[in-house]
Amino acid sequence: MKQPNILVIEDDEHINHIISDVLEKENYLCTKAFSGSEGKMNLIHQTFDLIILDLMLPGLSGEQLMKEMREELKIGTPVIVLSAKEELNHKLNLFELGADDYVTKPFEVEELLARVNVQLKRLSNSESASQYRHKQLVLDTKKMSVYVDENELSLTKQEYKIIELLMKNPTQVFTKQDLYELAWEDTYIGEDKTIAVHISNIRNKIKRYSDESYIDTVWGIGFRLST
Amino acid sequence: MKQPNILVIEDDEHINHIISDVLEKENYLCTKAFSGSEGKMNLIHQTFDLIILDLMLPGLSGEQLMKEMREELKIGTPVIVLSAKEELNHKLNLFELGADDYVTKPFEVEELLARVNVQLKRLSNSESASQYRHKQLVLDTKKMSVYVDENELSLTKQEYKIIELLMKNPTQVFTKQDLYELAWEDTYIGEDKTIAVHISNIRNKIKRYSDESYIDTVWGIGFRLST
DNA sequence: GTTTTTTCTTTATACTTTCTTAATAATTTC
DNA sequence: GAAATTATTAAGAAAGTATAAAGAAAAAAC
Repeated sequence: MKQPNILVIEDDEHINHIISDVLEKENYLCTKAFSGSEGKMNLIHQTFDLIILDLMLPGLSGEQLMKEMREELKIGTPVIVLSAKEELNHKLNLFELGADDYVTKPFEVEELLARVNVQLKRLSNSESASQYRHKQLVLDTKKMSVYVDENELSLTKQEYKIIELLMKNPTQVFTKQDLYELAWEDTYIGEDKTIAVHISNIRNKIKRYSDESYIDTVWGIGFRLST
Repeated sequence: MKQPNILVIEDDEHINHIISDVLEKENYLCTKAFSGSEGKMNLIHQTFDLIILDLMLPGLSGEQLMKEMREELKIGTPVIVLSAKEELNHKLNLFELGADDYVTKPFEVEELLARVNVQLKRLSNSESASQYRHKQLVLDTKKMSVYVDENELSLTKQEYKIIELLMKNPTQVFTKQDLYELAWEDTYIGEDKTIAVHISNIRNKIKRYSDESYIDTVWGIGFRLST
């Protein structure tokens, strides 16, 4: 859901850039590390969704880093190992240390990308049970967050409750009274200015990330999610 | 863990037996299928932990079976695709259809076995971790301790329970009621000041060792681990 | 069993964010 | 074009949060 964060540990500057470029075109966020120790530092200070790890690294080797990552840092993040060595022993060893996939150089970037997608799909599968989607708009009830594509909107409680109602019931028109009573859990006493202000604020927050309109005004009646 | 159940779909009788033998030596249970349609039948009548699927099959092809399995039978079981075809297009296509790994013939059985283990480990791994890490923050459930890098925080019982909840469920927002009921194992009676004080104390203890913020306030709702 | 220490809860106060109100502008309907 | 409805903006009111410190409860030490 949220933009995945990938750490690319590869000392060959050219290859590192090629990989990062391809991944960034897919709208992934990349952090580049050019040595084992630099990669380790990144792992200590940040949390990633996936790690691409070359074996032949100056200083701290890929094997060593793999080992330290799993045993010392206790990081369970999926790792795709990259290596020029065809030797089976290395492969087996790395798999034992907890690598999730192994790609031998030279490789086609498309294949690497496909394997990256496989690893990331697993992540999103495990956390997407509570999501509602409408065009670019995503509601995650578990996280109590709303996204426009990858961008999280910082909504207030009432704003969230309104958009939750609309997204859980697309096509349905809500009168201001409906919205007030459902989102406020209170009785409506002819007070409708408040709703208008909230709707306006929500639209503004969405507008930051999308040109499309997501809340329609139904004249004389109320509001609903845009069709 | 119960004996994993693997379906091997491969028309070459010799290869099928080699694979099955290796897997059975590892104490895995194997079912052999020698055609796509036979494989499909097995999938309909039985549940497997992993599928090894050759592409070149008489009758129903591997690609077709892959597609039907995911789209029609709605089976999400991990699949390792086996193929003599080196062509990239096939690989990408298969990954798109939901393959989890791809091994090209000729392959060493040890590598296949390693990749099988990776897929199966995921199944058993899902719940058994005893350490969780988020940036510099480390939770060790066995030792009931929390560290910032190497520095152990001396947390009280309630403080520990709160941070444990947050770290085991990153991204999830906990209302004060959630936190109270889960960390105190008691019913919530509108008393929320207590939580605020604890959160404040935890933040203070973390602040001794790190400048970063680890607990976010979600206004009007509750708290969650910082992203 | 009492004292000491630690932890938890409550209270009080300062602070921040959000909600509502009200005034004004813009839009739609007739 | 006038009336009705909605949109937007800004400011004060209301509600929620942060933190320190004191009192209550629980745990540990003696």
